[in-house]
Amino acid sequence: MSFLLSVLVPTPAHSQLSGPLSYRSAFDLPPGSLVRVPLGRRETLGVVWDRPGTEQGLASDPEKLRDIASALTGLPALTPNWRRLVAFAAAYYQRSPGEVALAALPPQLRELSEQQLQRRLKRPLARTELAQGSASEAPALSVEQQAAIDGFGRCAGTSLLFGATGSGKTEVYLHCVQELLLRDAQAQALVMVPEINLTPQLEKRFVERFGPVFGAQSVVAMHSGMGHPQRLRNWLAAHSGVARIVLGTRMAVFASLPHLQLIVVDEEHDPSYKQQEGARYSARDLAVYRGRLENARVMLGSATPSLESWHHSRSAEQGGRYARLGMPSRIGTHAQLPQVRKVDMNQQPKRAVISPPLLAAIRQRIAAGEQSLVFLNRRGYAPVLQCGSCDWKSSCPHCSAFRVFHKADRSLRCHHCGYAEAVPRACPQCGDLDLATVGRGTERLQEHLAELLAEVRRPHSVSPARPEGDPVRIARIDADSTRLSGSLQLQLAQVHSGEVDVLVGTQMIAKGHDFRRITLVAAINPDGALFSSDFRAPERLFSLLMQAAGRAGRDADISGQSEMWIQTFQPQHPLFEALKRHDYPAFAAQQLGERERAGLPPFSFQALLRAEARQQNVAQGFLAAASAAAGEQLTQLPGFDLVMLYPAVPMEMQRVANVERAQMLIESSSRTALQGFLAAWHPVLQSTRRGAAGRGLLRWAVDVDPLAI
DNA sequence: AGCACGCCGACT
DNA sequence: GTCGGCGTGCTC
Repeated sequence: MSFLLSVLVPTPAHSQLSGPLSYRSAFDLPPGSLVRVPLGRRETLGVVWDRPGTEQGLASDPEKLRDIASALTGLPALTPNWRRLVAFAAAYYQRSPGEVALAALPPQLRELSEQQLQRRLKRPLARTELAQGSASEAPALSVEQQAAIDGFGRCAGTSLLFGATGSGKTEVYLHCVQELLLRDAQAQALVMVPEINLTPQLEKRFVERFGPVFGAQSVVAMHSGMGHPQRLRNWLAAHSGVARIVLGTRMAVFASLPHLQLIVVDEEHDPSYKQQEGARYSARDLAVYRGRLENARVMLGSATPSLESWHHSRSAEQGGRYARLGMPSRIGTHAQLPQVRKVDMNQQPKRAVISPPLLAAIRQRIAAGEQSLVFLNRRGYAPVLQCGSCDWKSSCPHCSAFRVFHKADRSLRCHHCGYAEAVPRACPQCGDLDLATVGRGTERLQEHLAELLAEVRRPHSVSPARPEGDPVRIARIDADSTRLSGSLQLQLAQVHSGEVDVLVGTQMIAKGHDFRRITLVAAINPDGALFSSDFRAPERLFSLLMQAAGRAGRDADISGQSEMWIQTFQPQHPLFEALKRHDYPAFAAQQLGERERAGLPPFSFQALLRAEARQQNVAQGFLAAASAAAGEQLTQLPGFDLVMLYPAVPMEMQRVANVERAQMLIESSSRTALQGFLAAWHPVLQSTRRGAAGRGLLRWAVDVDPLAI
């Protein structure tokens, strides 16, 4: 007697075998079981999927049926809800369920044989004893925090916690998690953050609070920066129910949590929640979906929610689906949001990088022993190197971008493909020695500030040899200065200890880190986003500036005098006006009005079809052929008339690493119509690929709900 | 996607 | 004469 199993294996949607494959097994296994199966010449991990019904297209040829190699019997099966989540994500984002399912499992599970796994499972869990010390005392809640928690307790489904920076959102998360865990001895919570960098400090807080109560294993992290053995250990802890709280980045939305009852998505507006390769899912959107599936509560938190979530949290009478919980005030009796000061750069000396009033303000802060954060969204020394006598520029030979001049190691580096060369002594084209930098990045800003502040002395010298004070210390935090692991934590520690007077950095430092002693934050050149072709650029800029402003004066004692400086040539711009008032609702209302008039998300739904080829015309040719094929073959599809296909265009970054890229926008007023179209289009795309354009390199992918167009 | 097979250039 | 490039095809 043998059983027939339908098994998901890691096959991409491109290939012909995008569905489950059929295998024979000597014993029956329930759906959700993990098995190892032969696939071609190799053996791979698979997930038992549906009960194979006769109606389902099994192996076309019964002769081809093969036996499963083994079953990972030590593991409980993945839950039906987990499988539903995977199935939904695969369908919604146009990937194969096998690819999504296997990518959602820890990599080491794919490599381990059954025996190895058995050994792993027998190994006692590391340190199951309670964490040291007693549970850290939960601070008293503010009135607003208490109201938010009460509000969350009252309503079902998804809530949007709209809380100003410094209003204590994390404490609300901790409280809701604690309440759940105490109420239900099995319940599990999932807490997501946008960046790996933010997990350690959050993990610390959760472990301090819950470790002593529920055990050191009760809180586990899940993100791609972890080693594989650790990742497997944490996954198993969550899967077995030992871990009560999973903290992680977007990948954690797929964690196996059999008793999931609460999902928190912190900084829900953050673009990092959208995966940008493979299955391009939005972990925030999947969290909301998973909440519905599992009948779990979902809390989305942000000081500047995504316009989508904000729109969903409008009043129920207006059709809103999320409850909106507001926490407008900062914690602490005297805590205030920083005052926003705009510098009209039209009135400043030409070519001034740091305007005189800003420089004076920074000097004052140094004199007062306070810290400043200067923020420029461009790393390196200068974005372009240029020849003074011919037209040579530091273009990347492989990409449609300039290589950035990095002074620290005297290199020209392409930030897109990584191609790096030593800075040439003379112009490679004409031999002239007059090579000049154009524009500025954080490296140069740091150098520039050092010159401007050269004669300034910091007060309270620790060195008796210098009674007049020490020179100002200017640190820089960006992707270059933190390349080595641990160096970010080290640099942050230096800022916290007060060794640093001025901190220069990219948006990396605007996110999440608590800087107690920073009282001045300055955006050097934020204007770019005001004129971007990307309709989401203003939303991102507003959120970034609000977040950056939130870095200032988090210490209640000094928050009264903290300031956010904006250098701009557009001082009257409504975005800055709203920022000055810390008025996200006004900004959101204005943006949503524009979006509605223009028929943009969240008032319409979008997808992109992207193509990559050696030549631009091949990439565009594929898209055009795909579009034409849709027009020929799919006109009878219900809702087809609601779907708009735009012409194929080169991508903004047209060439990366010698690959030409093009894309095509698909838009619809109906999500259902768009989904229906994409699903029906998929086989058409496959046959288009195999047809005329099908020679040479040609890759294509669909991006549903793209963040940038 | 892997991983094979299969047919054309620069090296021991 | 081999090593190795990636084009094409298959995987229950």
